[in-house]
Amino acid sequence: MPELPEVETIRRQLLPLYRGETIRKAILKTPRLLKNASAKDFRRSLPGKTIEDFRRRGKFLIIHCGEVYPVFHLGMSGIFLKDKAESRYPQHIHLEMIFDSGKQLYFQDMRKFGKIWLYKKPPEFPGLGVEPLGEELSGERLAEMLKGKQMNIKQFLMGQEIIAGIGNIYASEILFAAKISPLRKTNSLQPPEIAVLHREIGAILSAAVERFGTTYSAYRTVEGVSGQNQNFLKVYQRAEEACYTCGKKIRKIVLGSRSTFYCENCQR
DNA sequence: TCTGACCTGCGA
DNA sequence: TCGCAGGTCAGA
Repeated sequence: MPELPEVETIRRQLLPLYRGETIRKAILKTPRLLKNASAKDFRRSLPGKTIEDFRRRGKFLIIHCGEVYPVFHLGMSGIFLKDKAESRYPQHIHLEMIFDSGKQLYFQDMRKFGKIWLYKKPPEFPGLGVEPLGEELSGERLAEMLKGKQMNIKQFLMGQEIIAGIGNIYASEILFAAKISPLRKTNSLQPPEIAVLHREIGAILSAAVERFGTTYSAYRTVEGVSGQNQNFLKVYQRAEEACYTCGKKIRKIVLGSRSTFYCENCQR
């Protein structure tokens, strides 16, 4: 599932539900998802801690609770659910958190590509690129970053060490909106194209956040419902269908071993 | 830079 | 039965 809009949706939903909640028990059912601590450490560190905040950095979700900071990467199929009854794959629930109030929180990940870390201070994510929403990524900054690279623009957008949070769906959608072919090299983009690209990165991601993300299979919000953004996609998963702008067929190619969708006529 | 590996479920 | 899927990482 989870690119920036899905992780941000989850963060926004968890915040009002769990801020101020004190953890009674944290049951880690699949210890190998935990990357930098022992299961024992995890089990012992969390009880008694009160959740203060949920933050996001790129595709990472960080829980602030006292001096402990569990960090989650949701991989391809990780989701959080507040109600076990909403789980379609209860056998793939890897973490259960039970709170003093009786509330519960479940981390489910069918494909087990998700990862969990446990930090004793706020994690810093060295090597992670700029946040695409907000002030950090200005048009000038984007132009500078593009100039210094020689790669396909789609792979540039998906590089987490360059811009943090864009994945395969939104890279295709952003490039369609900006009318730029995914095959273009970064250093071939002209200033007007860069300005449009900058605008569309913000517009596409923000709109997807407003629509609670894109659901194709596993992704659900914390409430267990699908996102809405799949109803607004222009090219992703629309191979051989007519482009909404020009009517020509949407093409599917493989780029960096990932499916890539675009309109040859509209995107140059 | 590219490929395969990590996993499981689903649809053709 | 096979290929594919929203992500990342190691190794060639």
